[in-house]
Amino acid sequence: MAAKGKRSAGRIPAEQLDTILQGDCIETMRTLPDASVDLIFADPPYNLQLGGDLSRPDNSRVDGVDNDWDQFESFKVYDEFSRGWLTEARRILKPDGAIWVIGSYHNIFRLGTSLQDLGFWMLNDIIWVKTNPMPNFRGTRFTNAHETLIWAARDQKSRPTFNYTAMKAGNEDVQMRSDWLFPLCTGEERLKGEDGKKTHPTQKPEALLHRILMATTQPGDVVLDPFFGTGTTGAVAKMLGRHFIGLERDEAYIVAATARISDVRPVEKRDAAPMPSPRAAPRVPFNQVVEAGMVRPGTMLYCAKRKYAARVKADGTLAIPSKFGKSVEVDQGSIHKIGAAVQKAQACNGWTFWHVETDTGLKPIDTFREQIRRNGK
Amino acid sequence: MAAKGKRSAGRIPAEQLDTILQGDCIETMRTLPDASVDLIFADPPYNLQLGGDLSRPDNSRVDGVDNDWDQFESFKVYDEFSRGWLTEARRILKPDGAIWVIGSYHNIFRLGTSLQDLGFWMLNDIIWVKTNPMPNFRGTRFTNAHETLIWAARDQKSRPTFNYTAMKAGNEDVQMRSDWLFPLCTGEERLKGEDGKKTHPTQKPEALLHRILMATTQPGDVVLDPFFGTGTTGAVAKMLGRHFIGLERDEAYIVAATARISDVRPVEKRDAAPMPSPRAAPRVPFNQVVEAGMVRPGTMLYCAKRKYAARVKADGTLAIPSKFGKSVEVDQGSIHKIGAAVQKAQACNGWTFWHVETDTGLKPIDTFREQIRRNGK
DNA sequence: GCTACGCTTGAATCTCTGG
DNA sequence: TCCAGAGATTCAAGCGTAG
Repeated sequence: MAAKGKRSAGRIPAEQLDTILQGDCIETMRTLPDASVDLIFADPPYNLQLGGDLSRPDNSRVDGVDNDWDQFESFKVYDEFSRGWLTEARRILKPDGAIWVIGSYHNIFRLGTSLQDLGFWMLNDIIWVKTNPMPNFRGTRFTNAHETLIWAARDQKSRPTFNYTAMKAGNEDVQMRSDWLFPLCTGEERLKGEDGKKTHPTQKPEALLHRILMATTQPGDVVLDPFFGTGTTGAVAKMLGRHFIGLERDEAYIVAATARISDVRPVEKRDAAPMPSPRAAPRVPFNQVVEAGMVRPGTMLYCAKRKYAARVKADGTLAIPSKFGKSVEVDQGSIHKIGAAVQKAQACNGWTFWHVETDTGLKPIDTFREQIRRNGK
Repeated sequence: MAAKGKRSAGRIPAEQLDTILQGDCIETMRTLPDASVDLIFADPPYNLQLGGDLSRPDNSRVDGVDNDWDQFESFKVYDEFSRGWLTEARRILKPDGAIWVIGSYHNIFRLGTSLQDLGFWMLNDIIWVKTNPMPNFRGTRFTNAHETLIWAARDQKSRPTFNYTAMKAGNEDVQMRSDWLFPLCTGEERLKGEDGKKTHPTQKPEALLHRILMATTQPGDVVLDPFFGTGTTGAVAKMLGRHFIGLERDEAYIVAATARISDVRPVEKRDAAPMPSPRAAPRVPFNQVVEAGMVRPGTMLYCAKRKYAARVKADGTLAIPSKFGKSVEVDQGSIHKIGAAVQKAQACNGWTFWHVETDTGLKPIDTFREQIRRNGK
């Protein structure tokens, strides 16, 4: 199960949880154990002119990064840097772990290619549509009004956390889409120094991290941010009852992030958990419903439109009455099999397909299962 | 000024203008002269990697893209293919020429990387936000509701055409942004065979090409589409008074495209159809209110008469406190579902039903939604 | 002629568990 | 590692038909 590598699957030492580790990103990641982190959120630098943000995987500093650099050569260096930290990121992730990466057209295509080349499995690309983007002052292009995020699993076999039910319920009962609308981080939320200047050039809005963490983590999960900056990931993680580890080189950012996070008041545990999914509920076979006496053997079941009917047997299977059954192959089986058979469909969820007759009309048999789950009966 | 290569800068022979050349994309491009084309629009294979069949919840089958032309052995093979046609594309482009490429997360990152590596200069990435995307039927991911386009100049020194003023004037006098809202190509516009099946699995909407050609070409420009398919590029180019050259391998597509384009009537003079305008009022879900920090998780909501109450959770759902919840079946869900549940009603508008406590009394949560719509915040 | 309702469809990397 | 079976899962539009 553990990732390949010298270190075996492990846990982040408790004293490192919810802290910021100072140092070079790749170097510090090397000190973390294999398969120890549930989620990574990364907002990597891409301005090559900053230079100081770049180091090669072998830790040699990249110097001479300036305007005269050949474009292709600078892409090559950027890719080496990306593959360096992404390789460590993948090692540190648990088998079912996942990563979020954010960028703009300057770097996101290179990041996406590196992710795929290293074996990450793309789940979605997400567009953060900005409600208040900076205009294009020179009038030579379209207003750059979005950034792109990539959500990718550690590998194709990973089964990453996705709180589908919670996302849908919080989104007017329709599926959450890949286009997300958020304003830029401005106003009170934007950290500023004593001089009134913004502390970090690319501080991300907490709303963005809120959605990411609610959608793809569980309370108590460990979230690593290798480019911690002023700690938006840590602040939101703390608020939502997730653990964080921040990696950051710049002391000034660490000071600002530490102060910021210490001010965060976590929400109560019960409010931090995503709405449970039906998939997570314990399995209840239909014969348990029959055994509990909730549906008596011999009862007739009907589909919602009363087009099809079946009879409940004492063992929890269904039988098709002969007048309905002439044309179908299967005439006895599970609620699912018989539901599929009468419709001549590939598959069928018998729990929602079949109903019992009541005084107030048809009632799906799923209500009995819910009752059993609720009462432990 | 001319591009490097054996052939010198030239013109497309008049007899090839506004025609479809049948054959392999790269081989056919090799026959075209250097520096002869103003714009390229390319919708290359996406290299989707589909598993088995996919069915909708109603058991109907999804007609996926399983064509041979979309199959590639590996990323390496796909990249070689991409670099092959992009190299020719760059040679054919005039010095101030530009290219548009469209793709999804399966291929767009690789295309973007290849573009950059070959010396194209990125101008914008553009998001086609779909108003009516196909849902995620298994509930495993975010609805894939967009595709990405890259607009890139031949090189950094190019001065590509951009009709900034026209774009702004057609967009209610604000700059055109990088997020574009269009529906899928369906209905009458979608080409279908005699059997009623779609002629091409990935026909693009004319509105998309309309905007691209109006924004980045002049009347009389030559537009090359190396993956012509059923000829959307040609149809829109003809309508808008631009020349096109289509490259296509499949005879059936050529037949369909030829018939389609011959039916197109060019617009009179410079009358451009009005641009589709942005969506009037975007949907604002309740979780966006929570993410924005306007309602903190744990906050109690009340109905106008304080008869019912519910607690806000971090995912934007509501939970019913146990003293209220004994008699109802649902105990967590959307603002609408829980509003209906407490009243034992069929449906409920949670936005107007639920209120927060303020110094001045109860305030409906709808006011937060209005605030987001007004300020984007 | 109009409305209501049902059926169809769209570039999709679309399950999980136990034997 | 593979297979079988349980069981979870959809949104917006266009079009045709019934009333």
